[in-house]
Amino acid sequence: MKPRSSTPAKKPDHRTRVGHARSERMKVRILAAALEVFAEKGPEAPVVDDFVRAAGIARGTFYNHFQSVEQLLEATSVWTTEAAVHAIDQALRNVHGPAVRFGTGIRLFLASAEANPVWCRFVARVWKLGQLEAPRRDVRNGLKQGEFHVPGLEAGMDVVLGGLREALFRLGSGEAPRGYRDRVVEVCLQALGTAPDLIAQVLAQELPPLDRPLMDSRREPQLEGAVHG
Amino acid sequence: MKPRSSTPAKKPDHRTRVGHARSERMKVRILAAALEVFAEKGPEAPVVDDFVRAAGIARGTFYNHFQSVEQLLEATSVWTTEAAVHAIDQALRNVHGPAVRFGTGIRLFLASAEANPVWCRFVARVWKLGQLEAPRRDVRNGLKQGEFHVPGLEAGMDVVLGGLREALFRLGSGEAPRGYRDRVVEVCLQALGTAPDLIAQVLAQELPPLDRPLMDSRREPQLEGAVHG
Amino acid sequence: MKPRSSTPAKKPDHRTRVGHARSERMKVRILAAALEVFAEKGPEAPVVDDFVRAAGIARGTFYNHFQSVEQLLEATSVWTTEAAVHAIDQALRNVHGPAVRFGTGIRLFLASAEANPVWCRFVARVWKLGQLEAPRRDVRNGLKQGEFHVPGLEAGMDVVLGGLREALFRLGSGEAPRGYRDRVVEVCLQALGTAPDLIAQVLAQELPPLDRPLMDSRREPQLEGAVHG
Amino acid sequence: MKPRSSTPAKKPDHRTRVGHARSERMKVRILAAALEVFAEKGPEAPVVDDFVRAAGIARGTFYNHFQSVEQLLEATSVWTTEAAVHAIDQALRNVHGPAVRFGTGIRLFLASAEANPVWCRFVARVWKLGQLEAPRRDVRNGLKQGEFHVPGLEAGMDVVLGGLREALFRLGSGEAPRGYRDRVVEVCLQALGTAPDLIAQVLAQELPPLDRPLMDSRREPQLEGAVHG
DNA sequence: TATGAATGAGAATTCATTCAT
DNA sequence: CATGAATGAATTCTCATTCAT
Repeated sequence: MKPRSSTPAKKPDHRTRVGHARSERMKVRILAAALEVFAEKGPEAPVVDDFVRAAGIARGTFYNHFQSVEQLLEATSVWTTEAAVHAIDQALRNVHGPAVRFGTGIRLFLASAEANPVWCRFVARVWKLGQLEAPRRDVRNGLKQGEFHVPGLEAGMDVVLGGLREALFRLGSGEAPRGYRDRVVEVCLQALGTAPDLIAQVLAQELPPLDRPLMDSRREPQLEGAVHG
Repeated sequence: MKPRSSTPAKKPDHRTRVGHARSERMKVRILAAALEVFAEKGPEAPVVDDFVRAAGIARGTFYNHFQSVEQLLEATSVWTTEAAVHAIDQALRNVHGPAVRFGTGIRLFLASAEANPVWCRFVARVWKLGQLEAPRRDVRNGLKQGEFHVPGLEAGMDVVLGGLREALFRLGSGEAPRGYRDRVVEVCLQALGTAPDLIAQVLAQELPPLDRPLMDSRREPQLEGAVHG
Repeated sequence: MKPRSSTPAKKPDHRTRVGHARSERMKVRILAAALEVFAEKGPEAPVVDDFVRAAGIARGTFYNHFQSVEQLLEATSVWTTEAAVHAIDQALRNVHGPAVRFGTGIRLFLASAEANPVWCRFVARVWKLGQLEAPRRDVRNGLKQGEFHVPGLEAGMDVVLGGLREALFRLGSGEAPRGYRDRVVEVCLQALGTAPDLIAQVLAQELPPLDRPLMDSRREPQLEGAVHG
Repeated sequence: MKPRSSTPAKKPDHRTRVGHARSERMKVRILAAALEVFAEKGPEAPVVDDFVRAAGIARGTFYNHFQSVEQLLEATSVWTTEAAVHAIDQALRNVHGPAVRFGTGIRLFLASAEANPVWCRFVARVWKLGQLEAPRRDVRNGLKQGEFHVPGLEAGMDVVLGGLREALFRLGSGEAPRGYRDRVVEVCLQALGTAPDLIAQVLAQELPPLDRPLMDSRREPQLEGAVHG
């Protein structure tokens, strides 16, 4: 186990390192396939073989990386969530004011969904939106600072997040009318009791760019670091 | 179809009639069991055995009444939907004005959910809310008559219905704060751009009574007729 | 579940009774097949398919009756043990004196093994001889009454029972020389320090008959009652 | 084959020699691990991974040294057998008379088992005792010379060897009573019809020492040469 | 029509073995 | 020779469905 006589012990064994890297790539490959499968069939229906086929791997390889479909679902969820949260966070770096931040955040979110239907369907069916901290923080701040007016944080968040999920379903189905995205944003802000001019201001903003499109789904994604076993 | 206790009618063969009635009772028994099972496990996870166990019947009996889990899901969905739509329709018989009708409707809807957590969870997980016609009609009328202001019917309906589903999940989980129900109604109306005083008016109304609580879940329910062969 | 209106409630439902009987027969069929399979391959090697093939049943049928190979092993062991113990007990009904009882008991035991090689190999590979109470009781009595002389019950039992198992292996392999059976009995009694004339007496006895040969292995066996779920 | 520490011999290529020695060490490491694994789980249950884990090696390394679990079992068996047979042979170098040799031999054998429970369990579960030549020779001689009296060599050997295996199981389980070892020896000699004073003589002997404890189980063992390629 | 045992296709999981590094 | 990821055949186990009673 410890470097024997010969090698100067630079790295903890070349073969091991190579193996890890290969393994990591395979993991990402499975995750990318899983994204599509879950997006198509939802979180419960898929069977191991679906991922095996989608990823072009052997049955056993699946189990070398994930112990069950459920665990793969969780991993895919975390993988996508971390990437998206990070990307949107970055894009909002210079955006200030709770309503504007929140509004712009969900505009970016829905824009990503529009740009990538697979990702969109996955998020619609799998993500637990209620666990996202950033939007909740924005709404809480907005209430404190008087930009939002709802009779209870929970009720407000639930309606808005549930509404967003429904919107994702429509976007993912390809049946969204023109301008649907920003209309949803408008209704959401309205739900939170945002003043009309503030809403207008949000929608007038040019959308700050995301570093890269969220999940290209067949490209090595942005957050390799996030998957480190 | 509706020979209650009384007259033996014209004797269209006694055994046949008795058989039908018994069969109908068995069907309802399975539906009631299915309601609980789907509420607990969602629409995809349950297996035939779950229903067999919950209804206390034999394997084969299941297939005498339903051809598959999927069909049972559909039947249970229709069964509950018709009952609820009918009951709420009745209760709204004398309620007028789109906003008031819509607001009172969802108040009744959420009240039913609060009163029966099993039904609530079933509806949250299974119903396709978008297919309900009554609320959509109210919203359309509200827009036409200027009581609602949203930049698009679809966006408005999606947010409100998605929000309601999310609210059902919370109600079904038993973690809803006091007053949650009407707060959700308020946020929904706000989302539709309803004037504050109109919102207040909706919430001030005394809730009209439903004929009977929707689904007692372990009683023979109101809509025997709804279960078409 | 309770007898409804009609039937006079004679028996708890004809269909149920018929089902149980059929099920019981199938169970015995599987047990008989298992006896052969375990005898041939030992307790660990067999896979479910071996039993399925040997019993001529479907994969699923196996699991309708046993939850695992391990449980089947246990059931087969209990099934055979109860039958044999009961049969030998009966045969020894009128045999008295610890040494004679013990000696005659193992003569009967080895005779059954000789008569049925499959049963023999099963017993050799699977039975936990140490758990049999009857022989241990005889040995204990023999020590108390001075017919046996060993420096410790455990040591004596271990050698004799281990020796018997080894003898079963030889008998089961078909390589036992003529007269092997009673020679083993003689050595065993000698091991226990039995007096030579007492040993001679045991071997001189005519072997009392067993009610029926232990396990005909493809006949419905004697102890249906023993298998009642 | 046996180049210990000392002379570099005639330089048959340094790397080759070093390689061989290293390979031999790895082989022994696997054998030692296998001893424990087989002792714990028996000869059938273990899977390659059990050895890989126990030996702290990689999957592939296993196959560089053994072709299958079965072959490893055989190798481990031979390895342990040769060591033990050789050691006991040596210890009996100056012991004479069939009964005394045989009795002392099994005393040494059981003493080794007592001293090393892992080895004991391995031997109990894996060894084919019937194939050992030395004890069989002693018994045959004892019969010829009138020190033993059994009605057949096979019957006598079977009972004694089966009895010894059973004794190993007890010793390996840690549930042997005090003095168990020599009591088993006594019963075995009794089984062979040894005269009481001869038995007493055997048990009175001081046990000759073994060169080294059989299998230290986590030390490089005595018989490197025994592991033929 | 109700029953529940039997069936077998299919899904999950394990594991021996190979092979590029 | 050591490594460990990938492979896929073998095995376990589940479950929808059929059918004789």
